[in-house]
Amino acid sequence: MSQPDDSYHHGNLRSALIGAALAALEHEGPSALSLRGLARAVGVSATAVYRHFANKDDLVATIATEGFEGLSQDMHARLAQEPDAEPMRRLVILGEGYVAYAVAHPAHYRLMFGKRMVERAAYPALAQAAAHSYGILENAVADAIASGDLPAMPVKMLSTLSWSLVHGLATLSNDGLLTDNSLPASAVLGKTFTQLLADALHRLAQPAEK
Amino acid sequence: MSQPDDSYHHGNLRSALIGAALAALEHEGPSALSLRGLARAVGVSATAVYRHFANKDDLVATIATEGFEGLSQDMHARLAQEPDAEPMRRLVILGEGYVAYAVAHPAHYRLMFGKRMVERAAYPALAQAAAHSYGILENAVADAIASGDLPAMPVKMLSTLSWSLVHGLATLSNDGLLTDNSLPASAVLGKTFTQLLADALHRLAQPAEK
DNA sequence: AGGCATATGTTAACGCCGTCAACATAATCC
DNA sequence: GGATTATGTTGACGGCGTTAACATATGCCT
Repeated sequence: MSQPDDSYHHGNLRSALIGAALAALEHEGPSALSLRGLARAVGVSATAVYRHFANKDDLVATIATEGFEGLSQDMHARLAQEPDAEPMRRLVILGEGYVAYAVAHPAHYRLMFGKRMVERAAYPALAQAAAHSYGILENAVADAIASGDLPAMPVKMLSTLSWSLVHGLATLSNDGLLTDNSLPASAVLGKTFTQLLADALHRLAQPAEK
Repeated sequence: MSQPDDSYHHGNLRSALIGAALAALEHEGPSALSLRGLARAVGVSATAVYRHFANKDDLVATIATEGFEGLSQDMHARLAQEPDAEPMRRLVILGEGYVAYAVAHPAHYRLMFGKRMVERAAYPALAQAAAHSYGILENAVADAIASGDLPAMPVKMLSTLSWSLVHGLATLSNDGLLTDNSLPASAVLGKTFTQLLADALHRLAQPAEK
């Protein structure tokens, strides 16, 4: 999309700023993100940022959008690795992948969910990227319902249930609240929980074959 | 605990500040919380705050601690309303109550989970209050495992699973990401999801009576 | 009661931040 | 080649968290 080569004044400032922001996010955390700091890191004056982003929210929204796009790509790639997977297997792949992505990019993930709906509505690209990521999950849930592997409940209901589980796990892990030594790594928990929920709901979908 | 009457200089500044902070949180959101703003709202000079809180993090930690204490009280109160509830019923009460509390105090809830583990470790009262809230859940899960209503898995595992689900739901709801019109209110979702997970796990705990 | 230590609050100042206005310079287009 | 546009700079404003130095009230000790 954006050509990453430098050609004019000071190089491609826009992508340089995004890169610096991502680096700062992973190293310092989201609260340490400042436009002035980014400009300093890139070796440019503070107000130069405003030639490429309307304001700080715009920058944050851009980075969050990229986060959702990366998440979607990651999900598609994981699904593509098992092209013949059954609906329930695909659900487990998605849940495991979601948590893995979140814990691999904790600050980025936090940024993706750190803003309110109102702000999201002000950035259509962000809203669309988030909706696309969610759509991947919803499709998989719909397939699993259609195949009878999940209970015959509203798609949105079961999708939201699944999303809540993996999002909650990802958030708790990234916030450092799952430090108990008896617990496995969060990426493993992502797989375990997803598989467990899938099994449990699958059992619930069977007609109580007594 | 803290006597709310005024007696000396300017009244009980500490609790006045906490009150103003809670009001600002609900009305303006967590990002609008500023020490100078609080001081202004209470009618005191900016630096007076530092006679009662070491810094902004200290204020935030105090408020977060109160949030966890309120959550624990709420949970206990709900449980006390059905003293004879079975283990699984108590789990559902807790899950429903957790989400209800979170959506009733969105900004406060966000503050409770907005800080990192490192900061949490620096505020023992906060860590303890959070641990106590979690302990209520863990006890209920342990009882349900002991009674055979939940699968015989590690307590921490199933507790974390349950926590992830309700925390994820609460977070998504508070961040305005569950706006689909076909979905019921988040408080209702809290009950539905908790009940569904309980039923599914309960079924999984039964020895596949074919 | 008097006096002193302590608790509480104030003013002034520092450096950081996001953002705007005005100005400068490079790239591009007719 | 000159005008238009894109990009970057300097300077300034108000707001923020925080510190230092100073002021005043409270309450304890003898």
